[in-house]
Amino acid sequence: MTRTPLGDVACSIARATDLFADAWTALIMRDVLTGVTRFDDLAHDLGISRKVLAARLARLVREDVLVREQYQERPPREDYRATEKGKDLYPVLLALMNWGDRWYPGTAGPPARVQHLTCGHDTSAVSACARCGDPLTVDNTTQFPGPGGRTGPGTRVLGPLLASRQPK
Amino acid sequence: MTRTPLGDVACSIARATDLFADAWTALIMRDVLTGVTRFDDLAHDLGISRKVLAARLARLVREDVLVREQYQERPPREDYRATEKGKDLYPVLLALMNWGDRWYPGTAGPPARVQHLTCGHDTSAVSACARCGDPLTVDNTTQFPGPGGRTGPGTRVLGPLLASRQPK
DNA sequence: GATCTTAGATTCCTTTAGAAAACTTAGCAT
DNA sequence: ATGCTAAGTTTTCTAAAGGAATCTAAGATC
Repeated sequence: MTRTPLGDVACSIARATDLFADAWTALIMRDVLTGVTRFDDLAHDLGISRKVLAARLARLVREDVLVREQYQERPPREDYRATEKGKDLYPVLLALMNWGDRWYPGTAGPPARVQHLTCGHDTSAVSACARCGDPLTVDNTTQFPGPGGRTGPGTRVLGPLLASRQPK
Repeated sequence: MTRTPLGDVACSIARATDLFADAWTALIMRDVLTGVTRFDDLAHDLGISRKVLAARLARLVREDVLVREQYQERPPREDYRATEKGKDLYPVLLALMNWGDRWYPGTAGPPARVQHLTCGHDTSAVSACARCGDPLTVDNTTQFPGPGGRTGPGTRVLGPLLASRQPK
């Protein structure tokens, strides 16, 4: 398919989606983070072909998102656990889940509930400002090029991140 | 490639990634939400082939994530704007951006800054509990099947969403 | 020693995504 | 009338993604 390599582009979204944006990776991470960590369990649960699953897991291990870990000694068996980098993908999954819940509601309500152990309630995730805690939306934020943006020779630039363009 | 259709599965993440999980959609949405709304601008900015761009835009319009809108009368020209459903993808982009910033930092720092107009500060997004406002992480949450989970005949079930499985 | 389990690797095959580049269409502009 | 611009279509070509099924290997179990 000769996918344009996006990992080296000056955009964190591109870097992130380069790993994350395929049909299976998000679902594998959801499973691993909720306790489905073994090869055969993942294969059955997702209905993914074993070949593709092996390829995805290998890439996630290479990228340090997952680690193989022995879960029993005899016979030696290994499963996949999320690293800190992997656990840190949880907000992305929560955001996707929220969006799916909101815009593709099933007939019977959301397919899963998230319980916040700290406060004890069923909840959902909101994207909050790290400074003031209020929700972050398209309309109350602006994006500017940061220090790592559009600099350096050979760094391809994606996205002007400009304010709305006026019609001529 | 015969991608397994995931849109009809009992999992909001699957429903969301079914639309969102390809190499370009996230980047197109980032561009549109930050003001790059015209076909040629998108094509040049992303370095995407025009054919693929047209296909993606058509799908996003079909899914009611974008709308074509006339931005000038003579000659009639149209661009793409985010619907509310499209704007609601912003938290997903912020989460991806955060993760990319954290785990694939460039040499010079993050490529983009997000300014929260409400409080005036440069900021980043945290995934906060809608109830208590504290951060939501893998370790302080549990997932349970919700009302729409694993029900109904013909509804394929993805993911047991079970608590951690013990070794035998 | 035969079979079962788990975690893959391998082989074969088809589909299609995607790049690149040229073509199209409508309305202005000169 | 000729050219320009914007927004796509169309065509050709290749690489690779994915499914399905079989094969392997190491230990366990009977």
